[in-house]
Amino acid sequence: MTVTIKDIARKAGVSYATVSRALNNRPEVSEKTRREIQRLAAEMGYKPNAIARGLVTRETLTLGLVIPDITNPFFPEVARGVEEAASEAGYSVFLCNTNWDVDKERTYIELLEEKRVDGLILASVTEDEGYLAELLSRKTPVVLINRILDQVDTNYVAIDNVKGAQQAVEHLISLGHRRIAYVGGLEHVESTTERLHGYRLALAINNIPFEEELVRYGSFKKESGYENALSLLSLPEPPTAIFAANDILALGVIQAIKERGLKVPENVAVVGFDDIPFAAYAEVNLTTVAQPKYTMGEMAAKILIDEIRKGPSPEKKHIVLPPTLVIRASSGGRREGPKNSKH
Amino acid sequence: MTVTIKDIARKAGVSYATVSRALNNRPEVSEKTRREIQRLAAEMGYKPNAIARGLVTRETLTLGLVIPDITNPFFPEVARGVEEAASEAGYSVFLCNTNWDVDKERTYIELLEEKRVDGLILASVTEDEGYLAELLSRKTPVVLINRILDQVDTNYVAIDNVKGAQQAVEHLISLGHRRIAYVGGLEHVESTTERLHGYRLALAINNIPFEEELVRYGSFKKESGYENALSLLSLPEPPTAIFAANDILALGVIQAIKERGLKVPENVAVVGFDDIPFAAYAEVNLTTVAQPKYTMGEMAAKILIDEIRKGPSPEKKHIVLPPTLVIRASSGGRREGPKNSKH
DNA sequence: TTGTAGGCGTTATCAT
DNA sequence: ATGATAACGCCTACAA
Repeated sequence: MTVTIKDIARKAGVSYATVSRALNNRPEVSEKTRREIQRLAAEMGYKPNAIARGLVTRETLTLGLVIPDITNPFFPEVARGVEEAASEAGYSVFLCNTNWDVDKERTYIELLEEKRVDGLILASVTEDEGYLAELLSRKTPVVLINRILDQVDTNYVAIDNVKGAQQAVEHLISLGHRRIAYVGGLEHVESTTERLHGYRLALAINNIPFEEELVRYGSFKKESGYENALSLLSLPEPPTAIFAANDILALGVIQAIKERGLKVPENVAVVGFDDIPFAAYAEVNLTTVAQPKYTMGEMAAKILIDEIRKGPSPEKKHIVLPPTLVIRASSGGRREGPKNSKH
Repeated sequence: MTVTIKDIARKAGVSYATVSRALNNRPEVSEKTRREIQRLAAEMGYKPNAIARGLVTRETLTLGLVIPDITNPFFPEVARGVEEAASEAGYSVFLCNTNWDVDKERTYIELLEEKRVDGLILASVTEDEGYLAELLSRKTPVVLINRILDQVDTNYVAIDNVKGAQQAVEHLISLGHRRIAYVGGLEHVESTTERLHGYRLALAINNIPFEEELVRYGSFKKESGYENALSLLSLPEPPTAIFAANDILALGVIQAIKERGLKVPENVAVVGFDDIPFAAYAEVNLTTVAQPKYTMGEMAAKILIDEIRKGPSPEKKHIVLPPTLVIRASSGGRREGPKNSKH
């Protein structure tokens, strides 16, 4: 039913090797037969079978992208970067959403390997470095996003979380805050822990004592930011500023503050992380640490495809992108007002 | 290098047919050899090759999902619905983002067919119904999202755009507005045209004359909403309310209104469409027409997988989901205030 | 320039 | 219960 190169060969009166060559635009075919065959192929509605091709060429021109939460606007931007760079190079991408579930993450990775993707881009949330190390020892090239391993060398594209967080907190300190809380996400995920580092660093440098009770964990969902903020505001001595590990959390934090009848930033200043598109909206106006999301995805894909094409290299690529503090109204810093927010 | 069933067969001293049977848990294998083979497979780090399997079984357990804009929070929700339903049924999904580009859409569809996906879910933006009709006549099952064709019968999951838009506009009318503008997206895309229908219907029913100058088109991006709103506000007789074809546009509209020094909803009321998560935020508080996004994706996947498994059916599935008007502050209707917004 | 034939890793259909 | 062996659709030496 579906037409194959054999069908074309029969109709054209040539061997199917010739058809294969003609269709792949190989030089060793006469211009005349090439044209004839391509005409026939089009006419017969031939569509190459990438599965069959993949079996023999041992490449699928397919990448796997594993992310934890497509619902968080950070990841679609990254995914777009990956996809456009991939597509430009002739690759498709399997998009897998793990919902922050490490088991699902693992299942997906194994599945992608069974599907013989040519490479893998992971925004991993697993704590099991042993698993990742083992994975990296396999033959499928991998690029990690926002994840740096201690034990193993690997390709990664990341942001300088420590510096970003430090800048955010120092900004708050420079505005006079000394009682600053940190609302993290999942406790053991790098974006929580590294940003905590930066937070502590900023405090230390400015001789502000670190207080355990001002640090909270949860998920990376808005609800978690909301609840942790409520709890922080109920402290005998509540914080005057809150730094959230990402913008979604920050939005939850702001909601909690407002529901308590308090104002942002007059009563409580807020800073987030990521600079998702909605942070810039006049109604939100969130001071935040911007990540070059699209670029991160784009670079990850390019590095991956490069490794796929050139084969494994002893030196892995390490990209650490600089964060950018974007000051808007929510922190009370006035460098950028609503009128200047990009739209 | 990579271990195949032949390697296992050699080591186990059986034919590779037996290995295949054992690994697939076929009944015609003795319990003993099955166990032994599975042990060996695990020990040798065997990983089935889905490409090879796909070549012979003629199914890839893979779906293609084509959407125009992963950056619009509407689509990640849909994608999550598709992905979870697919994953539960053992399918993976290729996520393709067309950036509202019809050529890219077409290229992706062809590519997905070459990759032999078992089925296709399309949120298509092409005006070329002929192409879609031809596509639907091929053997790959297809489900359309928010797209209904005149000429051809096909599976689809959609929302009642006309009714949704009508409700939105009637809500504005009931609040006393009579000069209501419509900010559409791409002019020929169904979500623009159908919602325009609903808009006109509501006007007609209420004996409000339709005025061409109050209808604008552009893209589905925030910038487009922003610019069209600016232009509308510059009319000699500007509208007192604006209905936008989606929430992203509505956010742009709100920004324009505020930058003009006007207030929402006191000076200009705004209603959107989709109910993206950010619409519910206290700071935005957008009245909008909610679509069951996750459900739409989920149903599309289930319908598709059903057709894949049962083979083509003469009766296609038509699902039209009901829209829900969610009244928040931006329209000036007071049914739901910020305090009640979900978080 | 073109044809022949082997093989990619599986599953499936015969026998045995 | 197990073993040969032929597909699946394509690419690619090697031969002609």
